[in-house]
Amino acid sequence: MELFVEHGYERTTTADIAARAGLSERTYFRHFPDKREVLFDATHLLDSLVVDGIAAAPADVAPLDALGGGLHAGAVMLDGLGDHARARTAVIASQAELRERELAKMSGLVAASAAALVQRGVDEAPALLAAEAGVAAFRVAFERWVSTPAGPPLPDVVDAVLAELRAVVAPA
Amino acid sequence: MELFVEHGYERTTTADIAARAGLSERTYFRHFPDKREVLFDATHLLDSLVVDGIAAAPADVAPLDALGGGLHAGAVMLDGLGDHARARTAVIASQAELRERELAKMSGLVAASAAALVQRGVDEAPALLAAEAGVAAFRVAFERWVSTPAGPPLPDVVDAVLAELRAVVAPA
DNA sequence: GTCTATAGTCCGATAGAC
DNA sequence: GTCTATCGGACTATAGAC
Repeated sequence: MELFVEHGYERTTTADIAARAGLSERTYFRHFPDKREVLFDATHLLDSLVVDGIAAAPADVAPLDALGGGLHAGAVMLDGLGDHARARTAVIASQAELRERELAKMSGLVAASAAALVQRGVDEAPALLAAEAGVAAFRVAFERWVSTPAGPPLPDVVDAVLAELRAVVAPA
Repeated sequence: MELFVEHGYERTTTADIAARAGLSERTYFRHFPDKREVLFDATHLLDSLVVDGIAAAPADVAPLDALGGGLHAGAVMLDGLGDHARARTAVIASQAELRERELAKMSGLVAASAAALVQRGVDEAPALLAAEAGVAAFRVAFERWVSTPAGPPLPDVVDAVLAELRAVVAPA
């Protein structure tokens, strides 16, 4: 992150990163499959929080509500990271290949969330749709939170955006 | 596509592709910014169909219904491509970097759809949420259609999945 | 750790179309 | 005369094979 913030992502080579860590470039690629992944290594933590939150919901809770609880838990964690999360987001936004990887990670969160809903007894089709819609709302909420540093905390934004989602998707 | 199907994507070099087209590798990169993009060059056609479909909806139609009309129009086109669309999807599914690019293109469709909804007078926040949810449903429908070659045509699947989305996101 | 292939950029040169 | 398409060569970084 120091190198990326100081010189920019694309002008930082994998050799630079390895040198800063006191390692050889080859060893860098032993820890990370490619250059981008160093920025996404911790995303599995978010996945775990969301999945655990889904599993912790009472049995009679609707799929999107169970997911909402998991996303809320993930939002609490990200909100705690504060400026670090915003700095990381700025680096990712600066480069198309990083934005692509970010989308792939969100897709992984969708899959993990859907699986956790299926685990609760939800059928696969509605589980996948609830996961897609819920994570999309989470992504929208995160963007809104990042762009308003003086605004409300992320968990509140997530809850609000989920409510907006329900309103706009509501059957006529 | 011939080279990708015959030898696989990663064992086909940009030099191979250029040679098959009777061009130099350098000229390949004049037409496409990177190796993957050759598989996604036509995606703007889908964007146009969806955007035009949104614009063509009557003024009193709800955001997600307007988007549904656009997605339906796009689905008619893709359904017509039939086996070619399925072959292309198989190539993309075979490689992580291609799946990432596909997600990026879908993200572009979300942005274009949201802009078309705003053009209709919808506020930005609900426009973005409707676009995210609707395109997610479209993606789910496409996957279902690809995996069931003997199943119903894509436009029908899209309509069905959009209805499923409404049911699972419906306010309690 | 070494060695190598591939992707992708930069520079410049050429030639036909309008 | 400008625009667009082509090609060639040298170069770097990423990434994989061994």
